[in-house]
Amino acid sequence: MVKYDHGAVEAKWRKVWEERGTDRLDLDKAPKPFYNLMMFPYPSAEGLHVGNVFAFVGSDIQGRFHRLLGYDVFEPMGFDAFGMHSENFALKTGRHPAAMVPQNIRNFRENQLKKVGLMLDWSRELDTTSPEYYHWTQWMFVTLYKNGFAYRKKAPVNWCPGCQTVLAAEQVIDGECERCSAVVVKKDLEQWYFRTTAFAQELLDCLDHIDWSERTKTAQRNWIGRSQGAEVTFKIDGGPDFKIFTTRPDTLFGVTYMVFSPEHPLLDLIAAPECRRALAEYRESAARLSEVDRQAEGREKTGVFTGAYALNPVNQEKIPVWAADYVLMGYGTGAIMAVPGHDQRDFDFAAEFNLPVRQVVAPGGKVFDRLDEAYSGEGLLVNSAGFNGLPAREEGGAAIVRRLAEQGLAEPRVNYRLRDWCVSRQRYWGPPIPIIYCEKCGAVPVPEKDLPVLLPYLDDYRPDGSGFSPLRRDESFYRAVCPECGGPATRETDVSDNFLCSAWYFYRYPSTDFSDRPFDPARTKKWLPVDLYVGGHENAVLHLLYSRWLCKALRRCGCLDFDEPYKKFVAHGMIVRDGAKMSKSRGNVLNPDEYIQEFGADAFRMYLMFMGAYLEGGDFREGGVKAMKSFLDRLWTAVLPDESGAEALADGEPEDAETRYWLHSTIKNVTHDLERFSYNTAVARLMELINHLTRHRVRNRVVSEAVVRLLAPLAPHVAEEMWEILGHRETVFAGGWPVHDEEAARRSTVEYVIQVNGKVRARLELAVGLDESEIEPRVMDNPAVAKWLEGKSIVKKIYVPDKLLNLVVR
RNA sequence: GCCCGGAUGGUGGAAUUGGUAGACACAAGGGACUUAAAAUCCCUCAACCGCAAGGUUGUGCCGGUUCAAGUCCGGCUCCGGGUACCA
Repeated sequence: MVKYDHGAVEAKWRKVWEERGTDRLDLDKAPKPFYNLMMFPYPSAEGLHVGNVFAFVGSDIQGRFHRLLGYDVFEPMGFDAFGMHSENFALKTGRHPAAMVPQNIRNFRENQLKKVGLMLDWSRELDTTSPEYYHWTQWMFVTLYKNGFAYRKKAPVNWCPGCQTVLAAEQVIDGECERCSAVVVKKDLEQWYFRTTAFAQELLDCLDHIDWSERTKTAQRNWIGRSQGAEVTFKIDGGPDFKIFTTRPDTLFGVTYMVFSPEHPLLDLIAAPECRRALAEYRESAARLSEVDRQAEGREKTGVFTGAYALNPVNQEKIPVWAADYVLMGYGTGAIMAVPGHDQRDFDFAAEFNLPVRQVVAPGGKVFDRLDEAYSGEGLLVNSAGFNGLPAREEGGAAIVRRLAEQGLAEPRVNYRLRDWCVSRQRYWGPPIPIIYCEKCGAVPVPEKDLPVLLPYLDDYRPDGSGFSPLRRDESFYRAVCPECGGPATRETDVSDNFLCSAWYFYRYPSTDFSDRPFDPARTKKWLPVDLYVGGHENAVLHLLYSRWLCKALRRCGCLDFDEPYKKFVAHGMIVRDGAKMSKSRGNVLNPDEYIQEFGADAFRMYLMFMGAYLEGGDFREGGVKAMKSFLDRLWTAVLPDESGAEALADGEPEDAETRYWLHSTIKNVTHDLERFSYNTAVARLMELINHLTRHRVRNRVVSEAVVRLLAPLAPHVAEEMWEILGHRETVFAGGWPVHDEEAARRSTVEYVIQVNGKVRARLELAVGLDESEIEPRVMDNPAVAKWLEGKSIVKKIYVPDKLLNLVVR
């Protein structure tokens, strides 16, 4: 039976909250600030996805819970509306992003987000595409540039020949364009970069002191990819010196050839005349190869001999130098020493070209007759002259490096996989990079007083394959005056990567009322760093790493006085439907609006949280939301005075111990569950309590008021309604979080498990706090136990107070 | 290949430090109410043997530690995610 009309109740409270300003906060008063941040969405035309709702509700529960705990919770929302997602969708549907985005935002805000019942402070909404916002995105760029954190260089970028445009790395899926599936190739273009590598070590070190899940930290550590080794100087026989990076200096005596990346500039200098032609052909074909082909799984190694020889610094051995595309120009020095005996890639290459393999690490001193694959394990050095017998990786490597270092030929070295952040995008829908090029003065940042550089409205904003942004076609935008000398100049026409917009948005929320600065120092001091950040694991690397980096850079620029932007980050899980990932192609994407309409936001929120563990994700099943509405109806009946007035609520603490136990243990458990994001069990606890109340027809005001407040973070609308019916004028969120009585939360009796040889043979209901001597006689008397002891002798007794007694017999 | 997760009834999922496996639900079956249906309420519900009492097995597989293992250790299998000639 439907007990309350969710449509009417939810509409009523949406209106009341809005009118009373329940969720608006005076940021300067707020004595106990708690900044509760959720990852802002990009406002797609399809509308809010159920995954977004799942993420937001889990975060909102924390916000509401903390508010009940007495914190002044700031919970803002905004829209990440620049970038490829919006632009691609606009291109596909033939609409202009400048017209589409505001519509989508309105739809998100008015028709969807406001109906979910999130306690968002809409007075501080932000939109990254508004000039008031991207003014400061551009200011970030200028500030970084002035402090040496931004630079420009020519480098290969991902080029999609199908769409005739440059793609972001994240748009390249397995080497193909995510839009047209054309094979992406490399193209050299002038790009702007941020020096993310400047803080590689710091980004790594700070992970040790922030409250993030190990999983997310590990993803970041892997991305940064620190490897420790040595830089060793080799010499071309009759030619120049060159450097290589290795993590295995202990295997230097096992080097049987060298490999240069095909792009390595030194190749021109060292190649023997008779090899030049073949080398040139190889380099050309390597350059033509797409990323997919070059990285294809199980691809045979290719390469060509340069005709040059190098001298191994440890023994002056003369070894051939090859060029091969399995060595990358972008990592280390672009050249390697090849140790086929102990590196599988080198082994494969050596096998292909009949190069010698030499063992220099022997496990337990054992020298192999022949190697079928590279040996990469531990062992003692062999075939290594004066270093034989040393444990390879530790002492061996260190000793060899020390010897070479004395001659200035090696030094310990750390390398990172992390690259500088390429922020240029040859696209339209983004904040123009605020730089002016003057023939006389070079690259000049746009003066702060001239910011923002407005994105002009272009009717035709399609990329044209020229390698330049469509903005280049707008002469009035492109032509500029040099801010330094007043001479003729041109504007940078690339826009910045969308990840820059989202790297700093949380600094803006508390300061949206300041138009003369990106963030106000006093507000920032009070509200940042963010207390709790909830978001998807798919952002574990890019967004979180970029924003961590920006925080460190801004600190060096004197704009911030802290090192990490988020005190705590929690990654929620992913929802699937009937065990399968939701996708448009499967046709199993579900629309949150329909469920909210039919069963209410409260029931929908509760079911999403009940489905599975919030941090793991869950499986959405048809019928679940409906069942949750039935539960809310049962709860309504159980805690409110009935309409006839026949069964009033008793006042005071409930008298029977059983009800007191259920009340206090539920408060205790729900509190603990919310603290650890275990929402599914929190809902289950509430169900147990309601089951008890219903079965025993308990009607008590103290219990009801506790239940309503425990429910409030999960189902805020109906909780407000019930709170009002219970006679309160103020919002339930001013009602305070219920506190449990530890004594009452414990039962007076407990079920003891009696085991014989580890098998459960009896269960006894006994008073808590008994010691072994008190329970033992009762156990021995028990026929179910006695039968297993017959003819045996007890050799050991294990007693766990209030839990179990295990008798070991023989 | 490497790194990180995960595997528990018909299903989604519970299980603080090793101490009652399957909480809470969904589905299913049975019953009550009803002319009937819906709604609601009550009961059953891991498998096997047994009339029952009770017993045996059981948390992906194999082995180990322990009085006691879903939980700890070693070796696998499968699934999901990330990443990749990173030297």
